[in-house]
Amino acid sequence: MPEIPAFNIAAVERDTGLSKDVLRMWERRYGFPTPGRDANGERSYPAEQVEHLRLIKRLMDQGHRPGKLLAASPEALAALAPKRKPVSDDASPDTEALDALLHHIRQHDATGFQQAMAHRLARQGLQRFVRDTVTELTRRVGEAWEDGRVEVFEEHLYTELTERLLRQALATVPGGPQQPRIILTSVPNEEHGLGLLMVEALLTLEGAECIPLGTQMPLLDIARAAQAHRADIVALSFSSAFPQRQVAGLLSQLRGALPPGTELWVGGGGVARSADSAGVRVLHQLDDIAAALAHWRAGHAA
Amino acid sequence: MPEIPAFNIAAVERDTGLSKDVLRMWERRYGFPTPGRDANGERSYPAEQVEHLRLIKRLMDQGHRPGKLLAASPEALAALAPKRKPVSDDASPDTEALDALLHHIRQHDATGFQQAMAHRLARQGLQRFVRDTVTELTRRVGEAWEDGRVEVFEEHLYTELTERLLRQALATVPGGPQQPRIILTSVPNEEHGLGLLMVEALLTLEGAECIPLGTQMPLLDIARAAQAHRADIVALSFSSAFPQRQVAGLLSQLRGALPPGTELWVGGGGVARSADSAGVRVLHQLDDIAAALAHWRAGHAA
DNA sequence: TTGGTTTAATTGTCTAGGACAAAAATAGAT
DNA sequence: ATCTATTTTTGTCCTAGACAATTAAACCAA
Repeated sequence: MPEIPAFNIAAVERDTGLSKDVLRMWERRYGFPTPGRDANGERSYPAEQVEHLRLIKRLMDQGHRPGKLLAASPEALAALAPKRKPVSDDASPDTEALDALLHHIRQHDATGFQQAMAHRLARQGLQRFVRDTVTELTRRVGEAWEDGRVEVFEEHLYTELTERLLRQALATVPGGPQQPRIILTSVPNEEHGLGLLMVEALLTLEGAECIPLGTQMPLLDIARAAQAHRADIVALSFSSAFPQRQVAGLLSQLRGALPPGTELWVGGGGVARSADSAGVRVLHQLDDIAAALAHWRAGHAA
Repeated sequence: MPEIPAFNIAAVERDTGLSKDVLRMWERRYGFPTPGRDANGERSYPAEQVEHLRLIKRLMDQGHRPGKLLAASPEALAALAPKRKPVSDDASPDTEALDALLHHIRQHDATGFQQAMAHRLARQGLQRFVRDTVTELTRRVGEAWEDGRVEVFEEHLYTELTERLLRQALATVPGGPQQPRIILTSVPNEEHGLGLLMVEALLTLEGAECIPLGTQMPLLDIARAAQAHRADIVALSFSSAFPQRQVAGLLSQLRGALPPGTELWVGGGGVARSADSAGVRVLHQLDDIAAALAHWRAGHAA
């Protein structure tokens, strides 16, 4: 194992996702981490502690509390059971096929995964593929990551390959000017684009015109884009990793900046348990999309 | 114009890219911005000042200095000339065709842009398309954004559509297990993926095996991915927007974490003027790729 | 004038600890 | 056991100072 240079606090923030404020506060309050100091008196974290912080972050995403995690010994942490909110596991579709797909990812077999996915897409058609396969697979990858059964780079590989497949499939669906016109994007610090692509696929199949603007658009630019493209709807995606406490303020801010006639739809794991707020339509599941679209069309029968 | 709720400091950081520390420091030092205070005594920025801060940030990216910008009146700012480092504008290829492509973006004509680009790709072939058209177009879009001639959402549209086209073109190039095996990714906070895609296209055409891991991989995960995939090379992309001061430390950290036999290649506008450091190969232009690949192969003739 | 070196100004990031509101857990009451 | 009230936990924001790294200015030599 090579010698890894020590991390300064900015590098730890980058690699763990824990803000500098939180890192300093934990040190003060719980006595961990315990960085050394460099020649300038600034914190210097050994790689080992950065790893430990990443483990803690992962366990927090599962629902554990920092107070317990930071007090516990490293051994105790490893033994922690996944503390997950119960998921309705009613309909268990062909579990075996999904397991086989995941197996390719675990083996780092990009080619095999792509072939298997392409095969499944051809058999199911785009709509069922998105609603059943990709949704379920993404959920499982997320869970496996939280449990430490899948590495970050394996999840990234899954995401990248699946996005490619979806984009490719989308290119074959005829687009052209249609109604309604829907802008698809996400807010800054929300980098997950797979959900957006899934939504785009379903919307395009339903005959809407999608304007994909990628991820991470500043709010004021979203508002300008809506105006410039004369969009009927702006659709945002929030992953479950997005800081919950920011969502509400963000949405009211965007709602205020958007032209009044433009609808604002939001979806994804980050808003799953949010209630509807004024002027914002929360889509709790992918299946809500068709209904929402029908509702819009009913109200805009030109 | 609707009433936009005021921004708290976290929202301003999100939308401007200026850190909270910088926002407070500017206020203290230069007397701008001048946020109000909410009921809790916390800063509350009117939308108008957020806009102004974004203008300042853009001008800074052009090379202007904060001290001047923050002292100047809004009118004076608007009159500032683009202060760009001279670009060797020797070979001016078919300027007209590129202008036509850009025109589609300015008109928000996604369909027209896609068709024109696809047409050009078919005529030039993937290699020339990447090296001439996409490179030059991306440079122009970047410049136009810095000059305020292109909105953020227009740049995002350009990026998204071009990425789609490249991915689609890439899918038609046969992959399979080849040599060398190259991991393509970027570090956290580096979200620009278009450069990676261009590199991937060129490398794949040269017969290398690319493992695309998307953007924003924590350093320790890059190292693990290199090991798990038995990669020969890790290639990183840095856009010119990436904070220069972080690059050096970051590379030495990654170099230390990577297996010794794995090469580390970096490229993009963010490292264009960096010198080579120990164990890191800097590719200053896309054209360097073929040579670097040949060099690697010469040293690994198995 | 041009080119290189030293000095001075500028600017971002780090540090310290305090305060408080929102969220979560516990206790208490129906 | 379900609902409400209280207590604990936890993240973010605050002020204000220090310093190193970068950039500009001044200086001198050719």
